[in-house]
Amino acid sequence: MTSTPSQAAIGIGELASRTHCKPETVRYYEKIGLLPAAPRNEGNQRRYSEATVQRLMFIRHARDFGFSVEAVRELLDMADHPSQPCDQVDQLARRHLAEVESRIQRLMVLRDELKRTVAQCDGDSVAQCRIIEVLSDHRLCSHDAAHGGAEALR
Amino acid sequence: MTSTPSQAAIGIGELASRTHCKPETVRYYEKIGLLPAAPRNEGNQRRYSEATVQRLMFIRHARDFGFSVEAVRELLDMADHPSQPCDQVDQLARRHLAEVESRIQRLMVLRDELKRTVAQCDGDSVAQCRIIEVLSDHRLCSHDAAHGGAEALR
DNA sequence: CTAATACCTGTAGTCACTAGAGGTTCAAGC
DNA sequence: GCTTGAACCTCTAGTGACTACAGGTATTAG
Repeated sequence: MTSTPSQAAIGIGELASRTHCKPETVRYYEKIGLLPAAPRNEGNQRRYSEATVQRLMFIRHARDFGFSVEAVRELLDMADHPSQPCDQVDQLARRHLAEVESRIQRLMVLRDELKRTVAQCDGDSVAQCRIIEVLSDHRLCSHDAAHGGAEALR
Repeated sequence: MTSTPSQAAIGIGELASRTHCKPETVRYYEKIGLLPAAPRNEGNQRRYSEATVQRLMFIRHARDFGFSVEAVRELLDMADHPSQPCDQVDQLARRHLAEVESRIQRLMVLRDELKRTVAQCDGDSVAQCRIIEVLSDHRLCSHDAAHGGAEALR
């Protein structure tokens, strides 16, 4: 009669595969405190319960939604306090939505400029290449403000 | 009669301000080889010519277009060989355009899902919060494939 | 001559992981 | 019981494109 915990415990590999991530990522989440330090078996290997599977699914799903790890941390904290009002959750989600929308906007400006530039190149030598020409001289852009592409990609 | 070079040389600060970046960035570009090692004055400070201002403007502009540093390196190399055909430039630009477009697509899927979720929350307690609920259970999403938000943001 | 500013080098931090080295434990087959 | 191979462990370093800081030197204006 070994003392079996009430629910079957799984290893890090199974946890990872069931949540579509890698063992390394699980250990990383533990290290940064998104997941609690897992209990170990006699051989020092992590054992997980169903509750952890659920928590990690929540994390992955929130990340899929594009929330930053810090935002996920807040969301988890909120989810851990179900009796509180959800204004904060709402605000966080709305702020994130606004950021996604602004990113889309900036990317669309960038796309249009890029499209326009590419379309103008008629495939001769680099000396006459419209793309190189536009890159060399910002005045040839339709908008003279920066497109802010590098930041739009973040 | 100090030996003045044919064109006035400027310091790193002025170069930076004229190209809308910071001295740190200029030194970084030199370190990774986008800019050649600058000649120094007697006090070991970098001095730049107009040619470098142009080169750095090209770099910044390409970065604004969202090209990666490695892509910029290739573009610079192509711009340095004006007599060659510009097919490669074209291909690079078209590939980048395609990537920008796919990023926009993925972000739009994400935005719709986020919008839908946020709209469904009627502001009660966390226990009934639709946002938390959706994050807890992927089946509540309209698409059951991952939205791939985190990757879309890269 | 002094004080403020600009510049120098080198290192470490950002974000969210990912990859690898070098070692230990587990599970299955013989 | 023994062996083998997979899975696990810790720790460190790498990614991209900078940014920030510490601790020192050079320049320049007054």
